Amino acid sequence: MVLELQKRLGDAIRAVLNEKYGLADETVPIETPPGLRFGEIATPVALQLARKLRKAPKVIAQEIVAALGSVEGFTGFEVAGAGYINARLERAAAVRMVVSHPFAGEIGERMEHPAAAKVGHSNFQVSESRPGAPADHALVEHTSINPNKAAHIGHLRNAILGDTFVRLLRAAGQKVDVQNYIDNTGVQVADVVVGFLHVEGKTLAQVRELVAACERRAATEGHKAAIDYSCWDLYARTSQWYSEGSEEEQAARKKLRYETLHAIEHGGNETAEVAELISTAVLKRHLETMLRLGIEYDFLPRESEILHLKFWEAAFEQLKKTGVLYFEEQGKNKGCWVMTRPGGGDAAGTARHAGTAGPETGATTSGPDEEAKVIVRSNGTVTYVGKDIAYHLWKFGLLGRDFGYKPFFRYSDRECWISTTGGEADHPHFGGATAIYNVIDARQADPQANVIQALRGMGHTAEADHYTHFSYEMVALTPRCAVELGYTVAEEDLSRPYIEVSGRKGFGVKADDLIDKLIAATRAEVDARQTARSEAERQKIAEQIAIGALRYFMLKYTRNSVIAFDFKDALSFEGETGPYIQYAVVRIRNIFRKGETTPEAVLAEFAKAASQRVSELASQLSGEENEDIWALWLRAGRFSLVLDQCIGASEPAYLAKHAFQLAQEFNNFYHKHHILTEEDAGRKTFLLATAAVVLRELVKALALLGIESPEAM
RNA sequence: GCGCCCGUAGCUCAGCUGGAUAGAGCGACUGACUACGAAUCAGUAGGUCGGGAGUUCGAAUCUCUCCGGGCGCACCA
Repeated sequence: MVLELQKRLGDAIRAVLNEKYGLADETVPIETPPGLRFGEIATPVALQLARKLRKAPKVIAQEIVAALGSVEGFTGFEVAGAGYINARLERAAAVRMVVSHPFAGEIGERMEHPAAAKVGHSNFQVSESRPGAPADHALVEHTSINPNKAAHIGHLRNAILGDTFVRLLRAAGQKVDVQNYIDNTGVQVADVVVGFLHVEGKTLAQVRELVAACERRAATEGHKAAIDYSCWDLYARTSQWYSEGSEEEQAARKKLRYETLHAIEHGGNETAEVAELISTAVLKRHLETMLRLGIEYDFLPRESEILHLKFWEAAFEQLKKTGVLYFEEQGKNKGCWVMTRPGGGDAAGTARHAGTAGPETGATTSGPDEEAKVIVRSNGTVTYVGKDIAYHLWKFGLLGRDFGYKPFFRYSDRECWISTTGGEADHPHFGGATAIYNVIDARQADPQANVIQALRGMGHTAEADHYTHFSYEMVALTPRCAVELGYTVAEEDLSRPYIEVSGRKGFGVKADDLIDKLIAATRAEVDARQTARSEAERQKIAEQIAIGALRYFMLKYTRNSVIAFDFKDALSFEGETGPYIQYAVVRIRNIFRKGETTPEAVLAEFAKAASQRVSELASQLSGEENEDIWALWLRAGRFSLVLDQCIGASEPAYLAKHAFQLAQEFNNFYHKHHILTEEDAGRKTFLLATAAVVLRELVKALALLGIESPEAM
């Protein structure tokens, strides 16, 4: 509702500016005033035009208001302060808009509350041709945990951010493929393989037996017995092992490490088979962990297939042909195929390599570019960035090759596919997206920029423009938390604000451990409150609250703020938390339960009354004593605006904030107005309708955040 | 050395892309359960928005410069 009216006002003012001052395409900033006494929507447009028009802002504002006349949905405009134009909404009309504009269809289908799903399928459109609006087929890549150890809290932030963003895009009507990239042939997997084969001295058969045994034990004893947990420790031990012993021993171990890595990359040997066993088993565990949070994937592209299906070879040809890569003949990168870096590329450099000159004559004019990024080493092997370029060409459907596909993991209603060399003949199509979002932490900004640079250099500018590095800062531990967990913290680290999590050192909080801890805490609380409910019911509620707390915790921070993790904050269920919002939902449901009616019945009745008795509704929304109720409706009507901002800024935290504020204003309302004892029938319906709309909006917002709305708590 | 991010209340963070009186949560202190559940609400205290300069009618927000903190800058993956 608010978004629509903002656009309407903006259009009306633009028309005035065009007509009255001959200003075409002037941007009209629209904002929300600091308080309702300034109206509901405001614009400082007159202030910004003051210089251009050489007039006092106040005068301009008055002229605009006079020329505006009346605009549908608004009762009037006034000039305030230095030259603001404040607009006042026709409140009754706005309320009716909120009631009748409930959901984008897809969101409705995802609601678990039947009332919410049925309320309405209007032709509600969220993002209409906004400039820079995301394209129709998006590909979001997130999670991407090396399959050699258990997931930790840093991975949780990645997955929760990514999953939430997927929900937001889908709510806005986009087709989205969700990918989880698996680096199953990297050093991290190699290290665990070295651990099994050389530190522990196991054979392939023994590893196979161990993986099977872990699976059996995990089924009865829980995930602490699972393979990803044992790998967590083994990985840390192996990392330690490399730096132990005499110099000769260390050198031999390093050598072993790279031989193992190369054997895995090459494939078709026992070492590669061990790697395959481990990485597949650990990957399954990751998918299970993420499923606990409601996170699912469509496709799991693996590094092994990128290698075996020769993605790089195809990309290399294109990169050479377009002049993005050139062969360096002198300097420190002699014998390598290199690419000009995004930052360091001066105009001359770009022209030199991307232009007419072939690779042979490339590096002659001004000496070797020492800052260039090596893509193919002098020994002929390709670097990580090179493989990443190939993979991203595939994502945009520009590579001319495809993966093989086979089903890998079964969700309740569908299959998650994985890459393979052969694969099924009949499979869904992935890749060929028009916009991609890579959820990768901020430390990888440079490599990401390199890939974008390559795309741009190859002439794929549209693709480069729709390549978003969805960057976020890491989750670190507070020194106190690290000590609490029993890690030895160096003296100088104790005074630091946070300490980085490290899988290599086995230093961090495992995802499943945290989830377990949260469930245990919520379970204790639920057991104390819900004595009449069954064991299974209480467990379900506890899980919903625990996941709500965790997801909200990871989403309330904006992306580029480092989260200094602390159990005290993460295990909090009061104040700005997921459970706070869930509690507001439960309260509203209780009102309807006790009042023996339903939100949809109330809204239907209210909608009818509102269209018949407009003046009554108007009076219920006016006056000092009703300001808070009007504010609540106004907040409820902001959803599409917030969704728009979330997608535009790739920032799910805005929606988290919105949900919290709505719940907060509702709680205030709840204490002030006692609904069920209200004697005036019309007033009671109005109050119930207010609660119903807030319920609908809260459930919707929570669902987009991946948080369930419990029936009780 | 170069690049990116951060610095806002005791603590953890917002601040709608330059606007009106800088806001929340936690913690502290006061109050509110015989009414729809107190995982709640109302209130009080707490800020030279790291320092300085500049641009502007107007700066927490943009520019420059210091100070403090973090992270990247390999023919590793």
